[in-house]
Amino acid sequence: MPNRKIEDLPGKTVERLSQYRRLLFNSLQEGKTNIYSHELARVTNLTPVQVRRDLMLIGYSGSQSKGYVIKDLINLIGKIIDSDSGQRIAIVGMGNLGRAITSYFLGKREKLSIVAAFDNDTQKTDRIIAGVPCHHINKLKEIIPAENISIAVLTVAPEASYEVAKLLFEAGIKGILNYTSMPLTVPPGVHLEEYDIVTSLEKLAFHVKQ
Amino acid sequence: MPNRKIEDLPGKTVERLSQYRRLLFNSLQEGKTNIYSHELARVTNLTPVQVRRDLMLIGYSGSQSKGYVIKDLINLIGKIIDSDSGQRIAIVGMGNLGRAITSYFLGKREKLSIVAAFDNDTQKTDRIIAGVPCHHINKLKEIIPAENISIAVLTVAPEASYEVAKLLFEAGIKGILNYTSMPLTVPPGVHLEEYDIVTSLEKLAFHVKQ
DNA sequence: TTATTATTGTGAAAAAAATTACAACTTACA
DNA sequence: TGTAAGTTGTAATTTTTTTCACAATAATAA
Repeated sequence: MPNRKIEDLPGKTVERLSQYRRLLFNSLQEGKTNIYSHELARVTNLTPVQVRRDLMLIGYSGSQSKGYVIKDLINLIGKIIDSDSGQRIAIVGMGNLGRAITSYFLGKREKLSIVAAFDNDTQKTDRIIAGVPCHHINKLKEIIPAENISIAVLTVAPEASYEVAKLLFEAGIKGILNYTSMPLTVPPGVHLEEYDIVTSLEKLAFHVKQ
Repeated sequence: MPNRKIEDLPGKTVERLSQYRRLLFNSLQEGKTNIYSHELARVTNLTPVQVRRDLMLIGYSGSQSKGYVIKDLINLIGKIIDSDSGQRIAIVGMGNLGRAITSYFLGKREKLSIVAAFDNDTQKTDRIIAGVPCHHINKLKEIIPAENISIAVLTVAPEASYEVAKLLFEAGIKGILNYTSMPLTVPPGVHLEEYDIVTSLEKLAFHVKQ
């Protein structure tokens, strides 16, 4: 493949790049400047070949003696994953999970920021929760475009999920990370990532059982 | 493959089975008794063939006219995924995320139950949080075997993750679902599932950017 | 200088997963 | 009765992802 484009990097590779970068930050903080593929592989539970292949796909070259230059690699991964201007995120549903994600995430990434939250409980709206202004959900269609929010994290109750998703589409959202137990179908042009805790636990339980 | 064994079902199939069951419960509640592969496929964003293939792998047969019998299929998936005696789970780290998962999960599955939580903050220990008794983490090695807990959900701060994981191994844990941003390496015989919210968001952001 | 060792980069093979193609069956109804 | 429509089950193929195998290169030490 002489001319593989960045935009069709394998999805798995994108996930791993994010993981690499996280670990590279750690190594940098420990004072390291260079790292070998087998070191990255050990800590990620991957194989050195897979690490090298991923880096090959993004066109990064290391040196046979010193391995990869951590700083350069972090920058390159940033160029690929991050968008120049940064992307703005909303949390929709400020229950336990919504608050957990918000406080967990806050300040973790320069180019991704949670800038708004929404809920339908007036106890929670019109104030700052976990560092983020929480609005009533009936302002969603107005605030999403006004705040230039492109990504929503959906953490509402499952019963509300379709209805709220519809609002998000109408508001012009571009990506949804769905933590609801209801799978969504999204219109063309909207990206979707789903995750369900129960499924993860059941998968793990299945393997443990064997 | 004339004799594919249940224990080496593809990982992806196991995940989808869990998903199917969730949706089958919904359909059952709506009063349906039968379902076609294309109906299951639509709501899961999969193809009908993939649904049929998954069901073929677990040896379930439907009828050409009525599709699949929801109740039977739920039971069969249960036989495959669940363990007869049930499996017991501990939440380790009762911060925002730990509490969110606990309350989200509580009572969702008959054969999987969260029976204990651990934390190192004495404000939280020796009382019931989100319906589950929370113990001090220094009792972990004693309680895990005593309570016959085989699976742990790791939701501690990243700095503590290796140390706590070590405790869990020593306590004889069989599976870990790691929500910490630090990837773990587990001893042989222990199963590991990792999930990182930031990685999911970054992956989504990458696709949105394109 | 010449082995020896350790590393990267990558073509080729293998394995895993998804899709296509279609035979076989069931029902409805002309 | 026969035929059209709609469904399941699965072999075969294609696509995607991972792993293997090894050439090329650099550093080190004999």
